[in-house]
This record gives sequence, structure tokens and C-alpha cells, in this order.
Amino acid sequence: MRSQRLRLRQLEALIAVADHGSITNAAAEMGISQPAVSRLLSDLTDRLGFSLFDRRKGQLLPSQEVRFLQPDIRRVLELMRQISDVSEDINKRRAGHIRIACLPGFATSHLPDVVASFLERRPGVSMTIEPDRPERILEWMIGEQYDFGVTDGFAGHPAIDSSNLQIRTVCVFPKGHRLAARKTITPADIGAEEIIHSRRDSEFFEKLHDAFQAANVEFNSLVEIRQFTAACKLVCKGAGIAVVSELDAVKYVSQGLDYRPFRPLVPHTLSLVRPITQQPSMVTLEFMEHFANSLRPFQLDSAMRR
Amino acid sequence: MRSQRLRLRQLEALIAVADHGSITNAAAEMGISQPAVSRLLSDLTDRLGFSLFDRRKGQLLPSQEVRFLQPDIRRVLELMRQISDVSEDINKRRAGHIRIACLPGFATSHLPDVVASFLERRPGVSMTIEPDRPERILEWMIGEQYDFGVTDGFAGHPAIDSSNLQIRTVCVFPKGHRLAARKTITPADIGAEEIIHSRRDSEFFEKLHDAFQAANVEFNSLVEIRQFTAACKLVCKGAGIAVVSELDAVKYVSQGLDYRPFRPLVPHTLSLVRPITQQPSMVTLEFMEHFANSLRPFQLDSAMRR
DNA sequence: AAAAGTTATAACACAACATTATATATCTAA
DNA sequence: TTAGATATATAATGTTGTGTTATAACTTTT
Repeated sequence: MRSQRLRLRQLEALIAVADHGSITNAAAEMGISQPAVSRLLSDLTDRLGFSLFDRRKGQLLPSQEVRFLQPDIRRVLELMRQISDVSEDINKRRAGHIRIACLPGFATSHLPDVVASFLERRPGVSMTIEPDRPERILEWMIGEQYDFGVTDGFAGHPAIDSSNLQIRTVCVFPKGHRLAARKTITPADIGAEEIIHSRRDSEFFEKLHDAFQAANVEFNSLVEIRQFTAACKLVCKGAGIAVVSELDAVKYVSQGLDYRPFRPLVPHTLSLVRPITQQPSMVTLEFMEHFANSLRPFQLDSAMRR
Repeated sequence: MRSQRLRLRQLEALIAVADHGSITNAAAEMGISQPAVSRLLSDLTDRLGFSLFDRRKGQLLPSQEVRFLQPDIRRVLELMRQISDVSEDINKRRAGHIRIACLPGFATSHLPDVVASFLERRPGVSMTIEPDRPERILEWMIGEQYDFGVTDGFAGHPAIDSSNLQIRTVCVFPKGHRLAARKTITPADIGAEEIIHSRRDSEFFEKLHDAFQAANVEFNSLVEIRQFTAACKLVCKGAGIAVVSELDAVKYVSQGLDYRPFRPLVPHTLSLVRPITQQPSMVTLEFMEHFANSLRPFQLDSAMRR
């Protein structure tokens, strides 16, 4: 006559009675009728095969056997509640995990601000941030090791969904430099300067170099370096000048950097990428939007709108 | 339209599908029909509010949200199984906890053997053994801090259920002692010896002393000590002789002790006690029986039967 | 012994969970 | 692309779990 499966409701009733000393109180606590609890307990007794409570002066005290099982039972009920709560948080986009791959420059400059403001209102959300070279970022997207990536000059790949953003670029120089007198800066203005620039095989360098050629100005290379942030640091120290994304430039104003728009327009192309096959979690989608918004003030087309 | 409570069956279905890649396989694994699983999942989706699986080339892969919840869900299912298993063990008297209070002498001599043989076939059973003075043992029984106690000369108490056992006593002496020549030993035989004995205020000492007086033999006291085991140790070293329970005497035969029955019969009264109000667990009852059986060969009346 | 309170049982309603039968969607391969 | 195979969803229906109210039986208190 023993019921087949151990049921959660039975365990809930058991704990309620153990905690409140009588079936009547437990029923009130659970918000159901007394006979309902009575039956749950008698079913559970049949199922477990030993008596659950000893009656002593009108109080129901858990038997030794129940006391032995109680910790595990409470853990189950607690976990069920937790699963329920967390799924609620997931719906409110307040819980989840996001795995982000990005260029090293981003990991130290723009991303931390965006991540911090995102996490601030989402206590249950955690992240993995992995900075690495662009080729590796693409591998990770293809392998679905990460949910979201930030890279530059992305050429396209069948397994990767991407959106490209054109970021405004500026010419950066130390504060008080003679270039500060100009409103915009052209190749002709900096022909005399020594330039810190990105890798020669990069898309951005090529476009920049073309602009100099078109203006018939010699490109005076001083340092070739991968990251815009590192270039800014060097410029701060007075090593030379550079043309970098405004995104990076603004972070160094407080460290003695100044900048002016560069003409002609030579935008820096940022690519937001994600695995195309995998459905992103809702919180990831929300983060991607949050991130894209954070870049909007620095986008080329936004300057035209405003 | 969302169902009220998070159901265990829904979580089982979720994990089964996650583990087997399709609803059909999961249903086979769970031993139910495919539409049943299909419905469990659609109910769960309504309940949780986010999609559970992404379909990719015919495989159902858990969504990011589900992956995030999976560890907790698995823990719940595992715990439920464990509760079921443990309750099964409890029924077979293979799981539980027994709290035992006993005299210090017992904790080091007889009890370990009994406990070891009891636990050997009951892998899930654990014990607490607390050796202390008789008065403290009684306090613990009254306060229901312990399930079972072994003491001596217990006078009775309304909150304590007890059974008294008469244990045979023997006269112990070092191997090769002149007393070894006798078949039984009387007060007259040991009037010349120095005696190691239990406390003067103990019931046993009183009975022993009476026997000497009745035989008109002087009681030649050397050492007064609480425990029979300690007395045996001293006798081994040749310090003197003693009259102790046969239970303790047998443990020291391998350490150079020899013994003969003592006449007149002066049994040592052992009391097995337990809290009267509290229903003992089934495994405790079984242990109490096991323990009582272990004493039977040393009981006075058993000698008469055989 | 009566009163008050607690628990068990009975009869019944509804939701959860299972079934089978069948329609629809998806994948694989010609 | 279609055809066939496979997987999933939906519908109709039965069984079991979970709740109800009414009431009997039992405990504890007075």
C-alpha cells in the first residue's frame, strides 16, 4: 500500500509539523486544511516505513529517524525555493552569467565602466572577461566558448554574427602642445610630428596612411603598437602624437592628454560579435544593447545626428 | 496562465532532456510516454518564463538560462534520491545515529567490541559515545541528551527506564599465583592478600565487605579505585588481588591475569538505562538488544541455566 | 465526566500526470 | 526540392495527487 514516489509536498508537511508542533498549526502555516496535512503525513509514513512523530503532552515531536533526515530535507526545500527565486531573477534580467572576450585595450579602458554600471543594478549577474588577440576572440566565438566579443576590423565569418560600429577618431597630443591651437587637425598639421600608430597590417593604419598620402604629407612613424591605450600613454609622456579612437582618448584627458578631431574622417571600426548558432541568454542580449549604447556617443553617425 | 508551484517532476524532465538531447529519448529514459515529457516541459517553460532549449541539428541544447540553473537542479534531484536511500537504510536498520553514555571503564573495555561488531554490518550508522560518572549519565538520560546508557548500582528514577543485570564476579590474581590452585575462591582463601577494590560508598563494595564479615575474615584493603579495569591492570602488575566482574576479567587474561569464580555469589549490578519519555529509534532498540546479548554470557542467571 | 482541542476518516472536486491516437514540424537523403 | 523518417505538439481521456468540507474518534484539560 505504499505510495510509489517521495513527494515534495509530503516533505513540506513534515517540516511544517516539526516546526509548529501540531498538524493543525502546520496546516494553518501552509495555508491548507488540517485533513490535507494529515493525509500527506500518513502517506509519507507509509512511504518511509517508520513513524514520524512521537506525541508528548499534546505536542508532536519528530522521531529520532526524522531528526536524522531533517537536515537533508530542509536542504531540498531550501534549494527548491532558491531555484524558484533565481529563475525569477533571470526573468528580471537580474541573474545569469555572461562570458565576454575583448581586445586587451578594451578590458582595461572602456569595458570596466560599462560592466560596472551594468552589474550595479543586477546583483545576481556574474561575468567572465577574457582579453586576447582578435584572432583568438574569433576562435572563441566560433567555438561558442564566449557569449559576446569586442574586436576590430572583423572581416566576417559564417559562424559569427557581427555588427560594425564606426568610432570617431581624434589626434591626441600632450596638453599645451602647439596643436591645441587648432580646431581640427589634418595630416598637413602634423607632418612635422613623430607619430605613434597601430600595426602596419591593421585596417586602421592603412586608412590613416592613405589619408596622409592623399594629402601628400610624409607619415613620420615613431612607434608601432597594438593598442590605442598604450599609444595614449606614450603621448602623455611626450613621446609623440597619435590618431586614436575618441573612446580611448577621453580616458587620458585627466592624465595630461589633449585632443582635437582629425580630418579627413578616418573612423576606427569596432566589431561587436557573437556566436550565430547559439541563442544568447536574455541577460546577454541586454548587456549587448547596454554596451552598444555606451558607444553611441562616440559613433561617427551620431555626430551627424546631433 | 503560469502554473503555481515549481514541480519536481518538471525538473526531472528538464534534466532528462538536457542529458539525452531529445524529448523522445528523455521519455524513454524516464519510462513514460513522449507526450508526457512534452507537457512537463511546456508547463515548466510557462512557469519559469524563459525558453529552456535551443534546437540545433535535431539536438536539444539547454539554453544559457537553464545551464545557469542546472547545478542547483541536479543537487535537488540528487538530494531527493539520497533522502529516499537513507530512509531505506533506516528501515533496514543500516542508518541512524545512537548517542551512548557509559561508565569510563566500559568505554575502554567491553563497549568497543560490541560497537564494532554492531557497526560492521550497518555502514550508515554513526555513534556518539560519552564516558562519564554515573550521576552525569543519569542527568543525560533525564535531559534526553543520550539514547542509551550503561551504569551500575542504579536506584531508579521516574524519567528513566532501566533494566538491571546481575554480572558474575570473579577473583583475579596474577598468572601463577598460589590461588590458581583453587577451583573457586572464598573470603577465607584471600584473607592474607591485599585487596584492590571499588569505592567504599559503592553498592558492590558493601556487598563484598558483607561477605567477608559473614565469613569472619578481615578485609585487607590496599587500593580503592573506581574502575574494575584499573583494578585488573594493578593486579596484572602484581600489586594485589581483586574481585571484579568477569566481564572485565576476561579482557586481561592475555595480559597476565588469571581468575577463578568467587563464592559466595556477590554479583555486580549493571544497569542499562534510557529516557522513558522519548521513543527510541529503531536502530537504538536494536543496539540495546545487541548490547544486552553481549552481556548474557556473563550474567549470573545464565550460569544457572547452563 | 464534560468541555475543548487535535487528529483521522469519508466523500468528493479539481489539478497534475499519465496514457493513446494523431497532427504537425524538422531532419536526412535521393 | 520532395519523400520518407524522425521528433514534437496537441487532443481526448483515465488515474493519481492534492485539496476541500463534514464528521467521527481520540487527547488533554478542567
